[in-house]
This record gives sequence, C-alpha cells and structure tokens, in this order.
Amino acid sequence: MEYSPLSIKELIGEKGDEQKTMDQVDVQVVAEYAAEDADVTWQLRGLFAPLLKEKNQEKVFHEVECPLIEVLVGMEYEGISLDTEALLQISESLVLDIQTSEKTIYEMAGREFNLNSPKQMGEVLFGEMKLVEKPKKTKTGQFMTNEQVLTSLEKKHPICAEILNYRQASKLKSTYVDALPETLNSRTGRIHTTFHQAVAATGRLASSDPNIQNIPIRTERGREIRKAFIPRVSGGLLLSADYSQIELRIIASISGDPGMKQAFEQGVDIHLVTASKVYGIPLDEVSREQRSKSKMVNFGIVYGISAFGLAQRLNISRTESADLIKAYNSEYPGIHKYMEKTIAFAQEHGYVETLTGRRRYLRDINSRNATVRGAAERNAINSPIQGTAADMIKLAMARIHRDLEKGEFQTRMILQVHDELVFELEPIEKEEITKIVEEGMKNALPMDVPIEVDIGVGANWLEAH
DNA sequence: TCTCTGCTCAC
DNA sequence: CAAGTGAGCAGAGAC
Repeated sequence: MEYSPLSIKELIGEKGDEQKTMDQVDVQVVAEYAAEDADVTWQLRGLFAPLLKEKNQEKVFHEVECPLIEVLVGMEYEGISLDTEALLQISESLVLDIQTSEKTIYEMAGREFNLNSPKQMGEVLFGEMKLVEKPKKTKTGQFMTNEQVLTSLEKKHPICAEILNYRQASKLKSTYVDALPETLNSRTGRIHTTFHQAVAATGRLASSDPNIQNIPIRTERGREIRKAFIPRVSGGLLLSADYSQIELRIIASISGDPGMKQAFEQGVDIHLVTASKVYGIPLDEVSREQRSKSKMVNFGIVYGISAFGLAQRLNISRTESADLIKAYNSEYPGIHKYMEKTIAFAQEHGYVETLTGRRRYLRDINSRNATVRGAAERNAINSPIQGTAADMIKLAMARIHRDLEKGEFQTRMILQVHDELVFELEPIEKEEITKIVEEGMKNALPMDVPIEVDIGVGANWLEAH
C-alpha cells in the first residue's frame, strides 16, 4: 500500500530550503484545513487514505485526527530546550568509558577489529574465540551477537559484559548525546521534532528528526540524558502527565473481565494481583520473582502471547510458561474470551477496530502459513488495545489544548510519548493546569474502569516524572 | 547516495 | 519459526 504519511511539515512546506520558518506558519489556517475548508481537506483525505478506505473511518478522521492537527502544529512550533553543556560533559565521560572498553575488548579478543560491526564481532566471538559450540545465527547466516545472546554468555567470558558496556555507551553517544545538539534550530535554539500523525498501523503517533519518543530512561547513564531536556526559561518548570497501566485498563474495560476490573477499581498493584491469582496464593505471600513473572505475562497478554515467546522472555521452560498462561486464562476468563472473540471477528471481517472505530486491516488473518497467521492474530489482539490507547491520548490532547487556549494560559503542550504528555509549565498556573490535564486525560474516552494519571513537575524532564 | 542488516533506544 | 508499535546509528554492499 503506497501512501504519503501526514506530517505537519508537509502542510507548512518541505524540510530544508522550502520549509517556512516557524513564525511564518499560521496555526489557525492549518487548523482550519480540516475543520472548515473543504477545498483543502481533500489533501488531508489523500494523506489519510488508509483511514478513509471505509465509511466507518470518517468518524476517526473528523473527531480524532482533524482536531489534533493544530495541536501537533503547536507542539512542533514550541519545541523543547536542551542543556547542551550537560550533554557535552556526558559526552566526555562516555568517550573515556568507550576508550577503556575498547582496549579491554581488544586485549581479551587478542586483536583489534571494528567493534561497531556485528559481523566482525560475531567472527571474533564465535569464529575465533569459540565461546559456544553451536552459536545462533541470523537469517543471513551471520553469528548473532545481540544483547540477549551476550547476556546469556556473561558467565562464560568477561568479554561479553565489556561488549555490552561498550554497546550501551556508544549507542547513547551516537544516537543522543552527540546527535541531539545537532538538531537544535539555529533561530529558536530549541529542538523541533516532527510528529507523524498517520504512519503507525495502530494509530499511535511517531516522532522523527529527532525522535523524542525514545529518549533513554532505563539506565543510570540514560537518565542523565533525559535530564538535559529542560524548560525554555531558567527557573521554569516542565510538567509531565502519564497514564498508569493504560493498556491493561483498556483490555479490562473492553473485555469486561470482572477480576481485572475489580483490581483496578480497588486500586491495587495489578501485577501483584495477577501473581496472587495465577499462583493461587494470598497477596502478601507473592514473591518478587512471582510478581515480576506475572508482570511479563501481563505484557505478553497485551502483545498477543505465545507460550514459546513468554518462555524465551522469562527464560523459563515452555511447560512452565504454558502453565502460567493456562492459569491466567482461567483466572481472567473475560480476557481469554475477549481474545478469542477478537480473532474470530478479524477472521470474519478482515479487520479489527478500536473503541472509536479506527480500523486495522489484517490480510494474513486466514493465512495457511501458521507463522504468518500467528503474527496476524497477535496484531488482532494488540491493535485494538494499543490503538484505543492512542485514540484516548489524541482526544485528550485536543481537549487539553482547547482548554489551554480558552483559558489564555501561558503553559504549552510540547511533547507526547504514547502514554505521556509533557508541558512547558508557567509556574503560577500549576494548580489549574494540573486539574485541566488530569481531567482531560481521565475523561477522554468513556471507560468501565478508573483511569489513573500520574502528574509530576520538575526542573527537567527526568525530575518531572 | 541509497538500501538493507543488525542492533538498541522508547512505550 | 516464536511478544505489539516505532526511529536512528554504523557497517556493508550495490549503484
């Protein structure tokens, strides 16, 4: 299927020479494209062709996507400031760490090679050092050297941990620390990402040039990078609001499963409750490991689970993972029924849809090839959930943006990261904004379970969490 | 310069 | 074979 994804910048000129400068953009005009001007709406229709293939999609187009356009224009226009001095410091420390790792790895390997080449890495580890008898290979026949493989071999040879350290440091350096400052707009001094409104199959947004939806947070060094995202004025604040467990709440609501609904109504830790149910023990007897495994099962449910996939993720036997899934299905029968019903619907109609009627077509749902069909079945289960979450936050964005304009607030929405919204906060507006954002997010779509939103304020993006 | 591959970052 | 959605980087090779 060939189509041009809608980027707001397509409406305001191509990137590069043709692009209008930020202050030439008439936000109002762009907003009216969709809302009023039928003459221009056809352009949007062209760009949203996949959405409008069926009559049903008109609703998503008019009620979700069109009101969002001016919101995204505003967010791209505002941008976000970057603490380049902090990044420079991180870069220096990464350089030292990378150099040390490099030397150690060369010594352990007995020779120098290009550490950034997975091909050469595989040759060294498995062709020369023979770390394992039967190394896993990629589909092109190269030795596999990814994180999972190296982690599993950490005990066999210290070079594995050193490579993982090297990989992490060089990833952070090349993708974030060195690249982000290059993207600063010379006129505004800020980062202006491009949000893509119609590229993701599920209805999620995507972000590029730079992608601000994959800024590190998991590791200590990664969090340092997130700290470099700061308010535009010194002494200013960022406000971050994120949905708690949104996808599980959506599957609980859509499926109507009483056990999972009750867990959310009572406000208890959903992974703990799941562990208690699956292992058949009281809440206070659940071990860390049991909770952590149950958490992975909950994730697996959202992604469309297979016993094999879960076993691999959890590093447990296939029988154990099959037992976990079996127990899950009987403890949460509503979820199980929902999954079966969704797949049956997809088989009959060739598509699945979200709560607002956003469709995803699944041509492979009746494929005779089990692998291909399995992938389509997982899409059938995941898309309505991920897509409904996307619809919900898109509706919330339009609503909050409208409230900010109506109240003539100085606070601006600046980023969206799937289940999180980030605002450049005018400090004196904090109380009112908190209320507007919380209510806007909670009430975006009618749900049968409580929707929780965590809100934080801080002097940088990390602290706002 | 473009495309593919392998890898890794996020939700 | 075997967990959903994305984007970006470096290497490697085609053109």
